[in-house]
Amino acid sequence: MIAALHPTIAMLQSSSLTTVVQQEIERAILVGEYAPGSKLNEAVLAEKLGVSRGPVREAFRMLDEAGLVRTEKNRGVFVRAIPVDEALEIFDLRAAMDDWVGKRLAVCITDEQIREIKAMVLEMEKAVKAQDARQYHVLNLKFHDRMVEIVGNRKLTDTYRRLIKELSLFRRQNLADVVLMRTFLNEHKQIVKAIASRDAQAAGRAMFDHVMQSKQRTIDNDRRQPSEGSALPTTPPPSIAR
Amino acid sequence: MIAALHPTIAMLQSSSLTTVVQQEIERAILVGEYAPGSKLNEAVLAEKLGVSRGPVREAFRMLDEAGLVRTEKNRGVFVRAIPVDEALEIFDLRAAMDDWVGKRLAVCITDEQIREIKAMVLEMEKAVKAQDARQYHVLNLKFHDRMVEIVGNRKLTDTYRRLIKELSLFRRQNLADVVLMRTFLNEHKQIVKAIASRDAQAAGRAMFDHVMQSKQRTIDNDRRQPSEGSALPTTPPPSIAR
DNA sequence: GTTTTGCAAATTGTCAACAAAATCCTTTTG
DNA sequence: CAAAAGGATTTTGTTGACAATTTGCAAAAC
Repeated sequence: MIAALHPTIAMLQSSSLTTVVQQEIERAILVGEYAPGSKLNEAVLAEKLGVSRGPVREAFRMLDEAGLVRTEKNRGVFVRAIPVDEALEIFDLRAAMDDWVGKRLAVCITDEQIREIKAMVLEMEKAVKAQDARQYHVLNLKFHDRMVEIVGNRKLTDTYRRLIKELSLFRRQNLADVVLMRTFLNEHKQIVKAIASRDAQAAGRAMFDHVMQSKQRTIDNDRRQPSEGSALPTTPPPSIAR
Repeated sequence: MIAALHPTIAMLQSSSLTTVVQQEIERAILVGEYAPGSKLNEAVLAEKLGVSRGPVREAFRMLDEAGLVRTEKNRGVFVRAIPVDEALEIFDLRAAMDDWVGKRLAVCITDEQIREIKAMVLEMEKAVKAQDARQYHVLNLKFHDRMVEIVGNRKLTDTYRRLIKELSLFRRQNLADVVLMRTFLNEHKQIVKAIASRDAQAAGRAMFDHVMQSKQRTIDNDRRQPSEGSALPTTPPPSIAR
């Protein structure tokens, strides 16, 4: 018989050592404690976390499937390093998804939720004025995540978050300068405006273009500081067709 | 002690036991050898595959992350049973992705590849005329998978395949009757036509609508044979807005 | 007759030891 | 001096054993 569970009890019931280890390693990876490409040693991690190697190995398999690490047989697991071309692919896919997110939101978002995301844009505006790129970055992630969440499609949310996690492994998250932050902020305002006016086509286009802008910035950035594996064409890509 | 060896395992010591076990269990699940909701016993599987429980557990973690099984602490892992509402969510997300696939294909597909997918439609036509629903189903999966593949975005391909796998866990894929097969076949022809004419908007719309038709069929089917967890609204949904 | 209680069996969670492979370092050889 | 060979060391892959939890079942209580 299932009664209303005490929160602590529920915690202990759901979390095994493996899941705790998985979450901790994932956190460390996403926060940059382990750089992309670096090797994760089973024994060292096991000792650091105070468990045996079994749970660590199971956590590795989860992280591998999630795309955060890669496993080489008999050689170990490594934090994945997302090459530029793969990052660009993620941007494209994300743009297609956000296109749909915009269209859906224009139809189904509540007035209360519109106020909510408007408030988020205001927060970002503050960060821009304070030239706090770090804070802007955090708010930006939350803004997009929240909009995806509001659509109310769990598969979409899962998939989107998965892509964002992988994208965060793409070299160092180059923080935008003030000029760029202003540009993106304006695009955010346009997105919210289109959604609030219930114009599905405009909302979709605004979100699509916004992601494509981020993609373009990534390309420009890579041209300036090319990484080893960046074999991007030198001719500028054609217009961004939605 | 190692009992009866599974043939593939003895041969392929090259790839790790975990991956072989994972692939074997995944195959068995997707082919329906283990029904959705059924329990997977570690010890039994380990013995059947001729390995110890360690690799089986690691494979479980991978399958869990892939969404094919669900793990209950101290109770075991179960083949996931996708409820109707989740299946419908997957259809929506897939429609959004295929919308984009259509648009991209209209732009980037080669003439050779157009011939290729036209040939696939012809194959399906044969299957319809032979009233071979099983064969039609296989070809249908291949047709859509191939189009996604042609877009050439690996992230898209991975994500798409992940969704399709999950969708295959949605009860038994009830095979379409001849009337429905004909309808879908016509839609396929329209899709190919739009792509071949390089009309991005039309191609996107054709693919979007096609997936939404599949979704609608799923809804109708569920109304006829409601499953336990199907709490769908009785009022028909509004028009399918792209 | 139904519910509760208390064991026994089965199953999962975790660990430590062993086997196999890769890496590192010294030594040898050209 | 460079390169190859060989062995010691480290690290991963796999296993069997033990602990903790759940489940099944039968007896007792109401």
